[in-house]
Amino acid sequence: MQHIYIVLLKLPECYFIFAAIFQKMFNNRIRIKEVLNGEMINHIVTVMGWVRTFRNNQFIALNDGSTNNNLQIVAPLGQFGEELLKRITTGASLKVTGEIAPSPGKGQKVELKASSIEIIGDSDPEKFPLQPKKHSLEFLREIAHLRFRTNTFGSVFRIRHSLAFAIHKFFNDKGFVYLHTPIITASDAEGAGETFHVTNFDLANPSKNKDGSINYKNDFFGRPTNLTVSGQLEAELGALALSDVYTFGPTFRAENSNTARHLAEFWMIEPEMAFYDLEDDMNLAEEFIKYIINYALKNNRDDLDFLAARLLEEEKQKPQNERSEMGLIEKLEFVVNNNFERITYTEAIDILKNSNHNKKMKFHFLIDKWGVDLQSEHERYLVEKHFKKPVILINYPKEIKAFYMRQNDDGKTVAAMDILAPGIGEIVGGSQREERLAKLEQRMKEMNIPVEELQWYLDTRKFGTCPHAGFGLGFERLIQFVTGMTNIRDVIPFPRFPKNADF
RNA sequence: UCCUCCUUAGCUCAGUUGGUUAGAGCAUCUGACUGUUAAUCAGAGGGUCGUUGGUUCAAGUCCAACAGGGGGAGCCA
Repeated sequence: MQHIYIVLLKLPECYFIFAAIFQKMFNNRIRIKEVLNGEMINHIVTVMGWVRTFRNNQFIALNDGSTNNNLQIVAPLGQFGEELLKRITTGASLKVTGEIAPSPGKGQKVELKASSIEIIGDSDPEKFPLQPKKHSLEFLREIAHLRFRTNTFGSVFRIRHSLAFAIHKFFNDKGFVYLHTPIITASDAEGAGETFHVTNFDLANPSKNKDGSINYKNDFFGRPTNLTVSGQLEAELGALALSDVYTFGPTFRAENSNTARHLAEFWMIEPEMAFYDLEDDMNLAEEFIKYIINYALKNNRDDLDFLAARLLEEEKQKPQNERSEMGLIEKLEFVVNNNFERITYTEAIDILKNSNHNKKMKFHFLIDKWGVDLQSEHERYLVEKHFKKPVILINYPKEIKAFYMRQNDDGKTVAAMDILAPGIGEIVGGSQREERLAKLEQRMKEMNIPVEELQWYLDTRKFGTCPHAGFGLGFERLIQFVTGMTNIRDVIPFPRFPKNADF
């Protein structure tokens, strides 16, 4: 190694730097999580990470993102020079080698007695914005590039990763095919929301027709295009050949939604299954949610415990009646261990109409007749007050649902299902799809959906159509539910929302 | 987009009926101490009070517009 080092010294400067770093990294760096979990007493190890605090001029709390628990590095007094010690500041990155020993202190079982400390990257303490103290989530959102260095966001993003992995594992183990549906699409036929336009026109000088309108024939795709609002229609095409497919990718909505539950760019999971009816669809969705939550409980217990404690602390600030009845872990275990309540839209309306809440006019929107769409206050009442568990609502009036949902025999409702979760609201929206061509075309005409533009979609109903169903699940809302984070902007690394596309 | 509240030091906040030099805790810096656990103790530095305009002898404080943020609603996942 030394030999290589000398040879590379003779090369141009850039190569030298590259080689020097490379040499440093060829070692037995051990993740702090492993050091803290393993039986490593008396072992000489090398760790690398970022300084959280430096106490008493000899105790460094080092974190490398593998866990929220820091490794205590002991720099024995007199062993290291003043120059070096002054550079051990909050945020600096270090390489430390030394022996693992039982800790005489109370905060940790083991500690690392440093024999060498190397500053890899300095962190100016006057400018580094993170301090060893509580920061507001709003402040951290403004420094989203650095918030990964905090315990809360470390936990959130380790869990986000874990859930994403669990999703693929769940579907893979069931024989589903992961289908990549396009991000750029040519139609907003589903009507799921406002879209972002995609063009390579010079916006100051786009190609125009004689009448002054935009001439999309000269645009990149030769037609108007936008970012996808859903991969469902394409997923259906896959399902009617591969049987069971799922998509998992980014989705875009240009709605001016300013809430703690909406993003302009979010990730959605959309399974689509051939030879499934609504009942099968519900069963899969419920099994899926339970599986994912269970996976987190088993594999992210430390991070969940941390977030549970954080949530408890946060709720202490609230008045008694606004606090949740269950702690985070308790809530997750409850969801895993109990069946979701399944009721029809019609039953839900009856429950709401006869509720004391409705009679005492406590709802902003009173429930007076069948056919109205449920407001979030109604959904919350059903989930949080009436049933106190996740609720699956089925068979909605066809007027308030999308064109592709299968019409029920009553002529009034469609085979739709929404799963409502406590604290989040609608987390899953799904349905059995209309597989009967005539019924589908008739419904499209009633709802002014351009039939010609969707011939490719209708072809699946012309050639070997079959009952099928699917659902969509907002990934960030799932993460919110699992982590207890109240603002959706805090469960995606770099949130996109109106007037904000920083980083 | 609507309703509502907020914007004062790096962070979290206080600032009375408009009135002299705008405060605290934490962080930072300097020194002391040295088995600490958000270390402790002493001292110091740090502010165009979100922006613009207005009312007034006088504005952090009152009014208006704009910007940003929180909570709620709509749209939805």
